[in-house]
Formats: sequence, structure tokens, C-alpha cells
Amino acid sequence: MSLQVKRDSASLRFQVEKNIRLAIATGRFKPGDRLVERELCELLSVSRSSIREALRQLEAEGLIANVPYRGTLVAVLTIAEARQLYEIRELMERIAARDFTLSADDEAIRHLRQTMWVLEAAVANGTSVEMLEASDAFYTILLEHSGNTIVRQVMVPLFNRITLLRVTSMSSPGRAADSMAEMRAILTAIEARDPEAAAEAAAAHARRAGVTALAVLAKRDQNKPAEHGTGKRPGSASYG
Amino acid sequence: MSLQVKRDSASLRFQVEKNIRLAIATGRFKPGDRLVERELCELLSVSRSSIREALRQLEAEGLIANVPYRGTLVAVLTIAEARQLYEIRELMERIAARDFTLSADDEAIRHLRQTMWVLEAAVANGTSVEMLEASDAFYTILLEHSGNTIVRQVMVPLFNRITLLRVTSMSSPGRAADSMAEMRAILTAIEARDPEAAAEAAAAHARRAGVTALAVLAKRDQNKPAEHGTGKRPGSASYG
DNA sequence: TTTACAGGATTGTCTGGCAATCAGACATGC
DNA sequence: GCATGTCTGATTGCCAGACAATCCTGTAAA
Repeated sequence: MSLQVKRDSASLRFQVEKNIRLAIATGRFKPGDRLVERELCELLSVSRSSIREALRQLEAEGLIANVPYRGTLVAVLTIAEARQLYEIRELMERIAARDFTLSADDEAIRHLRQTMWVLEAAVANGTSVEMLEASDAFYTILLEHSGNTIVRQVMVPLFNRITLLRVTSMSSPGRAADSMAEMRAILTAIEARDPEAAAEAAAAHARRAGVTALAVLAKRDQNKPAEHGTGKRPGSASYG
Repeated sequence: MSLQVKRDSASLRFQVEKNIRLAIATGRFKPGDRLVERELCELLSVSRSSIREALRQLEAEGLIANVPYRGTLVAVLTIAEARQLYEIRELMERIAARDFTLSADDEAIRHLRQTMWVLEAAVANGTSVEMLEASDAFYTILLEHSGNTIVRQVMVPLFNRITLLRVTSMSSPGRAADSMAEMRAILTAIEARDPEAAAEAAAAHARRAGVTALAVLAKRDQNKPAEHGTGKRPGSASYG
């Protein structure tokens, strides 16, 4: 066990960043919503400097977009972009799984296996939030111990953007169980120390997640083609 | 010709960002160098707020790294990371070339062809800076008109990180001519409207650039294994 | 109806400041 | 000499308040 002191009193702007990210992921801020700086100040009880620095960071990740003198909006993903997103995600996960298999130690694999149990428990009888958390944890471990810094850094923004959709995509009936089975396949390949099989399993998982999500998206956009950006302000309810 | 007004009175922080990026690309700031905020303020004649916001953006792109209460350093790439970088770059360029071929209009292709001429002229009898600029322009057009927003957004940080190395990698004798020929091949495939060939040509180009760069890097690190981060301050010579 | 303009809202930027933290020098005790 | 404690200057993290630039909107004038 590492004795590292938990440098967890993370900088304020980092917490701001995390909170905004979370607010977007949970649908508190919806795609197209406007993020007014001073409202965020009040919501989060920090100064504008910290807010703005956090916004710049999120902007670089493509999670929000900035229009000069008009403000920052939560990014809106078109279907085409979603398709592109999932194509790249597949490639990245392929690499991550391969490199993890090649370079992860037993400790990491054990950790991954544990997370898989948690996921399976959540799918059996947990909330959807628990499922998402376990699923996130799985990927975090995979990326963290792949030894591939670059893939990790590329994936973070991708992942964040996918969360712009994921509330949608996971809602597909039966998808959770399939998803879990696919992840189990990744783990099995990793345990067998077979990088190619792991890569292929990860790719298959990403591919199917993409197909499902895109199907849901296409259907949604058929029903209400331009429902993004209601113009509704973030409001002032308590948050954080 | 586009009649778009050149929104070039870009925000200050954007110019700051551009200048710092350039300073890193040209070796003015070297990997490991420390970027002291107040020195940047004086160098660029802007306030700390703008500097800090620009730094956060560059940080999110992985071009600089931040250590709490110690400052921001220009990122240092290990050889392993460089290898990972080029592997992903290959995949991304493959997609970009494919999608460009599928979706670019004649105007864009003509533009690309023109840039190719500029590049060839630069290689024939131009400075290395001109070569780099033409080469950058080529890729910018490719990405901009690929219709693939996500690949573009993924590529930007990758590209920036590659410029951390590129002064090195282009210095390989004869590489410029080869590189040019490979890019010509991409263009040819695009003109033939053959997405698969274009993708393959782009991948080949990226692959070879990677091999060359890695070879140079490996050699350099053999000679002076830890010459990163001389600790030298940015200094105060004129800049910008 | 269209145009012009005033007013409000929001962002972009600056200034000055203060606490937290770090690196390095220095002194102390063994 | 070496380890430990302390001090000091430098730098970052964060803040409050301010002002100009810009955009949006509603209203009055042509």
C-alpha cells in the first residue's frame, strides 16, 4: 500500500471542473444550455477567475464551446459526430486493452477483476448510476494501467463527450447485460494474457455500444429533430 | 474564395495561447522549461488572468504540465510516449484522409493541390520553416475539410505534442523529400477519389514519419540520456 | 415595414491584493 | 559531517472589484 499522502485537497478550479463535468453528465446542464459565469460563481461559491479557468479546460476538451462575447454553451453532438466518436473510441480501446494485457501487473488485473464483480452485482440488482460508476471504474483501470499515456489523454475528452449521450445510450433495453458480458470477455482475454484477443474484445464492445447508442440517437432525432438547446437557463436551484 | 470576415481580432488569451504554442514549437521554450506567469505577463504584455486561462487551455492539450504551487512546465515526451503518439496519429490520419476523400468538394481539393505546390517549392529551395508551414497547411486543410469534427479535435493535441519533437525529426537527412513524396501520394489518391488508397497513403506517411522520428529520438537519448529540462528560465529576450 | 438607436446583460480584461506553498539558505544539535 | 528545524523570498492559487467591448432586445423614428 502506498504511503503517499492523499493530495486530495485538489485545487479549487479542479473541483469546479469536476462539478461542471458532473452536472453535464447527469443532465443538470443539457447540451445547448448556456453557462453564465456569474451564475456559476454563485452556484459553486468561487470567484470568476476559477470558473473561467475551469471553463477553458473544459473547452479544450470539447465538452463546452465558447462564442466570443456571447458565452459558453454545453456542446451539442450531432449524429455524425457521435458516429465519428464511436469509431475512434473503438480504435483507442483496442489499443488500451492490448497494452494493458502487455504491461499490467497482477495487482492491476486483480483490481480489474474486482471491478468486474462490482459491475455484475450492479447489473443484477443495482441502480443505473451504480452500473455507470462500475463501468467507468473498469475503463479507468484499463487506461490507467495500460502504460499508454497518450491513449489515456486522448480518451479522456472522448469519454466526456460520450457521457453527453450516455444517459441516452444505456437506456436501451437489455443493453446493460450485453455490455457486461462483453466486458467480461475483455477481462477473460486479459487474464489469458492474450493481447490480440483482448484488443478484439474491447473493439467489439466499443462497436456494439456505438451501434446501440447511434440507433437510440437516430430514433430520438426522428421524433424531435431539433430539441437541443431549449435556451433554458441553468436556473438557480442548489447544486454541488 | 470564402468571404468570411477574418475574425482575427481574436481574444487576447487566444493570441497568448498561439504565441506560447509557437514559442514551444520553435524551441524558444524547451521541454522541461518552467513557465513563470509573471514573466509571461511581461513578455506578452497582458495580465495574469489571460496568461492563466491560456495556460489552462494548453494544459488540457497536454502541451504543458502543471505542478501545484510550483508552476507549469513545458511537457517532456518520453520515447514510449512518442511511439504511442505516432501509432495513434497513424490511425487518425487514416480516417482523416478517408473522410476527406469522401466528403471534400472540388474547392477543397484544389486548395490542397495548391498547398502541395507550395510544399514542393519549399522543399526544392526554401527554408525549413517554410517547409514546416506548408506541411502544416496541408494537414490543416485535410482535417478541416474531412467533415470529421472529432478526428480534428483529437488531432490538435496530438499535433501539438508532435511539434515538441518535430524540430528533431525533420532534421533527418533526406526525410523532407520522402515526406513530400508521401504527401503527394495522398493527394493523388484523393484526386482519384479513392478513399481506401488515400487512407493507406496517409497511414504510410504517418508510419514513416514516426519511424524516422523515433530513430532520431533513440539516438539522441543514447547520446545525452537526460538532457531534458535544463532548468534554464525562459529569460527575457524580446518575443512575440 | 424597416431602420436606428438606447439600455441592459454578459463577456474579456485589468489591477491589486492576500494566503498557501515551495525551494533554498541558514542555523542548530548530534 | 549529517540530520533536523527554521526563516525568507519567490511563485502560485484565489479573490474582489472594476471597466470597456460586445451582443441582444425592445422601442421609436422614418
